[in-house]
Amino acid sequence: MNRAVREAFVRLYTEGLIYRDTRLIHWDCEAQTVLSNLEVDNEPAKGELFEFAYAIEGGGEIIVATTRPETMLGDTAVAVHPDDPRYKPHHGKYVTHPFVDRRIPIITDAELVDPKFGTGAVKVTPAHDFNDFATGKRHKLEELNILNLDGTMNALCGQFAGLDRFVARKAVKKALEEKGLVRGTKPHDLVLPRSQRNGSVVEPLISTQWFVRTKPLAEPALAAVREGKTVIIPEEWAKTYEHWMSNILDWCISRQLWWGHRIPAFYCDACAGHVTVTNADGEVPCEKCGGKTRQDEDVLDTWFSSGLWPFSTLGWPDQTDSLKKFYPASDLETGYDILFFWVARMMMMGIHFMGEPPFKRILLHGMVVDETGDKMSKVKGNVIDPLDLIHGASFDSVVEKTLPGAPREESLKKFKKAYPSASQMGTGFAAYGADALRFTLSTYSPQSKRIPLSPKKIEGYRNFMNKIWNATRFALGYLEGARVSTDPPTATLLPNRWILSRLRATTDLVRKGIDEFRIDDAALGAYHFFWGELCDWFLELTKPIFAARPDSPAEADETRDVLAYVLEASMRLLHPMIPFITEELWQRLPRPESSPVSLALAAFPDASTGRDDPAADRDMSILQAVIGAGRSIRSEHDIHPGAEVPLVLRSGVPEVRAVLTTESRSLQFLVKTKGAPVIEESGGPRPRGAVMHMAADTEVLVALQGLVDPAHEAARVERELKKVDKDIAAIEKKLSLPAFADKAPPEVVKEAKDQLEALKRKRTGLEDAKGIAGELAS
RNA sequence: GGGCGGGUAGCUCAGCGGUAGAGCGUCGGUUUUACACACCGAUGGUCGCAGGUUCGAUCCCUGUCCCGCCCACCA
Repeated sequence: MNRAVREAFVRLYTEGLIYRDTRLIHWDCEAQTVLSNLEVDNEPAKGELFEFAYAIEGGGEIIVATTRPETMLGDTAVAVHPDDPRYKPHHGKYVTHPFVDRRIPIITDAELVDPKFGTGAVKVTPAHDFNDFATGKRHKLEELNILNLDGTMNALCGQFAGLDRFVARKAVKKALEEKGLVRGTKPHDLVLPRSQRNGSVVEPLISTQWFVRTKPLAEPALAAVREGKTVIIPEEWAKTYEHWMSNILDWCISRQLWWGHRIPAFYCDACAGHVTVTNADGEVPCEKCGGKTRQDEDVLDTWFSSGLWPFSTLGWPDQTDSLKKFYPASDLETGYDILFFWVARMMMMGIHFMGEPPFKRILLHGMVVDETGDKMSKVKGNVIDPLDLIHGASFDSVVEKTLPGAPREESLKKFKKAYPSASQMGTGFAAYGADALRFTLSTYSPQSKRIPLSPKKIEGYRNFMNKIWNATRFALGYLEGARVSTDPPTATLLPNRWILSRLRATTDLVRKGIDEFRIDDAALGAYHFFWGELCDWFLELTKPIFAARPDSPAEADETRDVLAYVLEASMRLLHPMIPFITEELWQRLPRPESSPVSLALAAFPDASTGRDDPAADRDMSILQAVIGAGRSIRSEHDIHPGAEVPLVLRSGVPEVRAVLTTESRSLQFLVKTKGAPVIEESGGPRPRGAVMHMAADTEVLVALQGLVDPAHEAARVERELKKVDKDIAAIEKKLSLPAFADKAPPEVVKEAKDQLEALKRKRTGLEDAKGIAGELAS
């Protein structure tokens, strides 16, 4: 690593892309090191605009405004706008400094001065302000550094020397006051630059540092993304990348810290400080005189070496096999907050040293924040250790970890404010497990900048883990003797055909989600399949089939094999999101003979998994709708869940009657009917005193004579009729517009017509239901 | 000051041209022999506001109001 860093430095230096220069930099007075502009946070603050007067030689005064009075000790000019009539008489004159022996010129500068701001006259401190520095360069002003590296005033400051900068600010104001030069103070909003390391106010300071010339490196990095050689996902970030790369400033890479890679630059005192830059080990002789040298004390910015990571980790600068094989990498997955710090630098360095970008795709995910969306930080008391969510922890211990020794009550208050859902969860986190946490994180949309960690959500997915466990445990009781191969088993029964079809569709969906980095789609698709389809419907439908094994063993065998196959494939499907539980269960499940020893090594389900069956999908949706209607009737009329009810199903569609007849046993079990449901063609005489729902072109009738409040039922039907009428009106209106039939695609028009027909049939049924409801009373 | 993103059910968020979805929550019911960390049923939305394009807009365009983030040297 060290070798790679030195090699990179020397090459960039030789190519003229690294240079040493004296310029204004960001200085952290507390850590006593230079910072790059990325390491400085600008924070809004309330301050004041302080006005004081400089006496003009030959009489009069000129008033300047400043937010940092102490910097007047380093003033080397007063600038006014060239066209400002107020100051025209003073052009070319000098003012005298009240505290130090210095004549200061009044200069004109249209770039620096906004005549409308403050007094229209600006004090110029080239050594301590970025604007003033540029102005100083334009006017060849003297750059007077007035600060020591620890933030105290230096010897140039006369009576103020040795004072801390903030103490000096007050002292200067007081001294000006005593001299009668203060002209006013008003509140002023300003932006304070603060160090990301320690929060201290950063001072602009003149200093000699090492820089990377970034423009030549940024251009190819920019081009790589523009040309699609590297794709940034989500693509919104490409714009941010573009913007930053296009406006990039030279990168200050030296740091005055004691940890880090030392800069491989060696100075020769004999040759007036001549610099030898080399990657040689040991004593480095001066390249000019061969004499002794001393190495630069500074170290490199940590992101300099990190920028080399895609190839330095593979053995670079040696042409290793790994380097040939693994560079460039396919995907980088990281948080968006280090897009500039790390990703951009890897792109620049990678392209420069390796000739091509280090990644094909860059996926940027959001930052994990607290439930209210705030960044986790110790001061906010909203930090959660992921291990506490995995293993469980009391809230007391969670806050103690974040704010050791702080008053418990106050810490808990902060914590509960940051995690509203946790405050309703008792006294701590249960042990949700690594799978639940992992699955939860995978359900957040990657487009979101924030991942608000919600304990309640993790709890919900912990329940899913539990569901997987229980469902499999239940199934294992029926899987004795199951035959599982890599091909889907033969299926003749509707539930079996249907679940294989759903497995097929879900496999596509999950694969697509993973391929497109929509892990949330993959995770939620698999969740819905397993819980909403496999558990809620398929497992329930297998129960009557297994129960009927003595009468029809072939059907039970088929179902057993399908169940085994679907579960085995489901484990493989869920494994990327839920590695531990699926491995454990998979080991217990019957699986194909060719399977490897571990699920982690097994093939991910592909297009050969499951079997498309549109007819089964359609028939199943009929069955589900009818069962749903039956259950609704039961629930709405407070039928005890244990009670069996007589069920009559009437439909004018032969195909529907066929499905319902075949699935008679399913209907009996899931609606809990008294005997097999009666299935007949609509139009004949209706049973008296029944409640009727319309579902899937079927009249679902439950005879409840005497058990139901007729008014209540009539109101329900009335409500539904109203809704259907509204829908019918909307579609009829649409169809009546000539423009719709003319311009809309034919399939859309047909769909609307079909919908209208279905609604009309439903309406007829509801009219009947109204009549039936009337009979309930009698 | 510049740039980017967002405002959809009580909450957190998906959807982004063909009559609105999930989880959590809420309400009612159930110890139905995998699971009460469960099951069944129900409730819930003028898709920020105003215009425009279109046969049709939550989805596209313009304007507007809020919210968040990033970048930036106004004394």
